[in-house]
Amino acid sequence: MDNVNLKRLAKELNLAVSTVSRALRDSHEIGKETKERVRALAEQLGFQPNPHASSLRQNKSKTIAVIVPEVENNFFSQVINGIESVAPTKGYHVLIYLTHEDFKKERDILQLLRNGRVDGLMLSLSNTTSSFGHLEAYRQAGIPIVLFDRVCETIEDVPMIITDDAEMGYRATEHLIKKGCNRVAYLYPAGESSIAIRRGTGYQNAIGKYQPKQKPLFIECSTNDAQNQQVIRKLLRNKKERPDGIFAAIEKLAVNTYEVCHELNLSIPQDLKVISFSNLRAAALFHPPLSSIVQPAYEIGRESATILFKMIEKKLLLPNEKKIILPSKLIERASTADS
Amino acid sequence: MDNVNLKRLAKELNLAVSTVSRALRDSHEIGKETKERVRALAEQLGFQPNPHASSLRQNKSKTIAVIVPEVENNFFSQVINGIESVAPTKGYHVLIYLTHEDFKKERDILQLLRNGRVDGLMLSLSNTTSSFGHLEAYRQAGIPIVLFDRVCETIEDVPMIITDDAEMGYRATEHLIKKGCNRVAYLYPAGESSIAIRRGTGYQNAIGKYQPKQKPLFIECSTNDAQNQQVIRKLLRNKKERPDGIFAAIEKLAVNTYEVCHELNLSIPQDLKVISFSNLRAAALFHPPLSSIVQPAYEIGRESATILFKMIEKKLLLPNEKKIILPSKLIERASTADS
DNA sequence: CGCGCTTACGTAATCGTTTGCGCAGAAATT
DNA sequence: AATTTCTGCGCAAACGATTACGTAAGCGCG
Repeated sequence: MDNVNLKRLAKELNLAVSTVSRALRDSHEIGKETKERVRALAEQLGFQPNPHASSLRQNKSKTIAVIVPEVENNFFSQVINGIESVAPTKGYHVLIYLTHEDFKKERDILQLLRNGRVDGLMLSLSNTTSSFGHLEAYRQAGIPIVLFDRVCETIEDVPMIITDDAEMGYRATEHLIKKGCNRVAYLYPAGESSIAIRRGTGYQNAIGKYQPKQKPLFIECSTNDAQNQQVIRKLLRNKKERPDGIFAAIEKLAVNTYEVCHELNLSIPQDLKVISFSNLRAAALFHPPLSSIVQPAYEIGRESATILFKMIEKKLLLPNEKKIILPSKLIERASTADS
Repeated sequence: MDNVNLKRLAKELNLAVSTVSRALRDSHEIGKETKERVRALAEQLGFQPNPHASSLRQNKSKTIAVIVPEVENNFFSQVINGIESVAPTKGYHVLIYLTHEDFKKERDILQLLRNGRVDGLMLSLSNTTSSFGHLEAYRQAGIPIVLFDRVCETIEDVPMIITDDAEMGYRATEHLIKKGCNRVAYLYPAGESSIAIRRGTGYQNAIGKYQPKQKPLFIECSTNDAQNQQVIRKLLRNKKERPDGIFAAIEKLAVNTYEVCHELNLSIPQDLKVISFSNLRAAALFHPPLSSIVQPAYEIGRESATILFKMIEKKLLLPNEKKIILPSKLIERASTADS
């Protein structure tokens, strides 16, 4: 027996296991001197309580799960960073899972975690998720769950942390129009993603307000770069009806747009102005620098984690903590300069 | 008692707990019919074995840890993605920890995990890590550990997965020289990072070979953007001795270089050619597109995880699995075009 | 002096799962 | 027919930490 556990400590100190346990947890039932002896030996032997035994007994895992569609994405990376800025201070560990935008995986992962492995979870929905039974099951099992960014508005009593997507969609479109665009297209990823819908709503409202005669131009894209380039190519080749402004719901689509523009020798912003949601710092180095709507990703992570821990600690959530909307920023760069 | 556990199943089926357990694990000792009954009820009640009880009993956690300096970095994101492509297929969960380039945090995290919470861990060292006792302790405790990218060459029997940094450092420098650079500077992050050293070695060798009269120009940078810009500004303002080529060890420093060039109205590649290690897809969209050395990040993650699981499964590692060197790619773009 | 109370610790049950061992009855072997 | 071998299942002891409860000594108090 070379593992150092309570039994080992107890034997070496001629104490009962329970005494050692209590001493280490600083119980008032244990004498000061004994506590010192225990602590000293524990320190010396590098004792670390077995987390599985603790978890089993106390029925809590000191672990939360973060489930995101992908991680190769500045937004989600920053969110994770934000979460990680909170979890360790609470003594919590962070499990990470990727759905790869696949509803089945999302459902399976949630199923997998319904057994006490985690005390709570934070989730940003895959864009193929259109039913929410897997969430409902959690709610009923009483496992705290928080949604962020890509949420589901119809489910009750699940806090959500989002950004002002519709507002920023409106402002992005408005920005393009004020810079002289007469025909703004909205590029968005196919699927059920709540953000694409909210951003599209803002887009539509802005068109409705400033160019009521225009028919909104919703361009559905996919997750495949080649396909997206094809779609964008077709859009921009159409001489007569070519848009002169593009509002991309996600960074990836702005990148695709840039790629096609280079290919077709269209210059931004003269021939086409582009703005996009993006958390990429290097967007400022693009040719030309990309006007961006930057989401407070780190804060989303922090807020989400903070709310989740409140729930885990059974604190009551204030009404305004059930739906938190954090403001994004519009950063104007050369891709939407006057031409 | 509304939790569904073995006891509950056993009671409802009039069986012993052990029988139920064995039935679910498909033991040959259990009759076919009984197995069916058990499985049916388990399915119906949505039974999920308690992972803490299992872990406690079997002394394994079905969990690995990934410890990286940061996550807001395409390289590490891709590595995590690669790891995640393996772990679930082995039934494993992935804990993530960030050191934020802080040795103390790294040490504390490793300390925290020495209690059975994980069956193994994958680590990329912080750049402030210069002693390795915390790793040694793991090796002695017999917990499998794999190093990737930022490794430590002096520790024995810890497999490492790295890229051909010195070789690519050489080729990057060579590339700049062949494109006409007469004075190439090497920008690298301060600290102990093994990659910065290996890349620098390649740089030095190339200078030694092609421009033996030149003194290598090692420019030490930090993690602070403003400071780095200051350093680079100073470097580039020096009219007489201004370098005409920059090889950046990490993406961040290439970004800083671009920023300063914009500021000083230096044009790339005419006034200065730039090449950098970078896994940023959008590097192709920079102004001008950034010549990059792209590391096989996803594969590094996959390989590391594969090796780790071999160790966890107590399989013997082949000699060539103890140090795996994966090739990077040099992608030539406009930032190093002939001027 | 006897009663209760506090202090400081020990005993043992518990969390849920796994697994060595035991033990019937049935089947197969001699 | 007597013995061995399976087959199928139950009993109970782990794993390591936590905690309700028990208990002995020491103390104050009437």
